[in-house]
Amino acid sequence: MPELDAIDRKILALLQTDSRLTMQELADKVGLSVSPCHRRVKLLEERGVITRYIATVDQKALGLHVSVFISIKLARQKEEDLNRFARAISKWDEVLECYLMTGNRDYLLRVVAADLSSYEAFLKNKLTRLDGIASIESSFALSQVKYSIALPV
Amino acid sequence: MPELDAIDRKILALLQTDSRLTMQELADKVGLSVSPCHRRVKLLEERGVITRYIATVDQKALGLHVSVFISIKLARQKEEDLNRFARAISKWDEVLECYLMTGNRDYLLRVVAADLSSYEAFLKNKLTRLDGIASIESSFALSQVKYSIALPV
DNA sequence: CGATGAATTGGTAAAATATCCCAATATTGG
DNA sequence: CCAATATTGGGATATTTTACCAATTCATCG
Repeated sequence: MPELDAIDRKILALLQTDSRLTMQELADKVGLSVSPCHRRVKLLEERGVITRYIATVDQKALGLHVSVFISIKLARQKEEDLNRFARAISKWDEVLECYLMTGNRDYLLRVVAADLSSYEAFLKNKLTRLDGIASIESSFALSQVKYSIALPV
Repeated sequence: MPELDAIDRKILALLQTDSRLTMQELADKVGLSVSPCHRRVKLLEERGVITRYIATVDQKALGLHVSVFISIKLARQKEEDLNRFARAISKWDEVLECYLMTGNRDYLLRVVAADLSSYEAFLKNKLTRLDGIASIESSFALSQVKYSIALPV
């Protein structure tokens, strides 16, 4: 796996901000002509450094006014229990992020919902119906101060 | 602000997954021809429903092996204190997410770093140097079970 | 230093795609 | 049922991506 040089990193920084740049614009910004710039981007895709291209959507515009962080402890932490939990979580579109954590909780989830009652529905119909959950604790976000997808390069 | 109909929502769901679909492919999938599909996408952009187009990058490929959630309490919670904190946080690339929270902490941050020592450097050189912070508590993520940018439509 | 080979670059042309215009169709309100 | 409005579909044009090949740069070794 060849290292990423300064130009690769600049390409990544730019595409993480705006993937609709044309190859010409991107090439100008990184100081290359179109051909080598294009080849670098393709290589970054093939190597799995660039994983996908997506559109981002405004949460408010979709009417998703509630963001919740949920701390979860499982009754047991055997691999089988963890896998079962991970599989269930992954199916649900409301769960945007889920992390296996150190410390006194097992999982931390970020969930979005239209309002409190639909969040309640998510809890009642989905999360609390899972087996093997010892405790659930919800923390509500009042506002999103920062949300970025761009990893530091 | 006109409502989003079923086709709009399908377009959003698809573009949140893959923004490199051609208009022809997108049109086929939503059951329209290219022209109206294209016009709908442009309208979604103009209305601010689609906010941007970006490339996503593999965290491991960049060598960012550490993900941390940080709970922060401020000494005071006046608007001015909150704004000052928000401005500082927003400048730092390591901070991918920051939420103002209900409950016993004021902020929840998600931070990425290459390793523990660079996380330590972030704490020492940046976060702990901010005025007005009453407490900082780090929780480490062992693994990312799910990470999605696609909001449910 | 200079020569050799490998890797990277840049220009050009062809193919694919986005974008715009206008006529045709469908939808809404009276 | 009709008129007015909004939405759709097709085709022409402009833009962009992509592939190819020669030229340049870079690193290595004698």
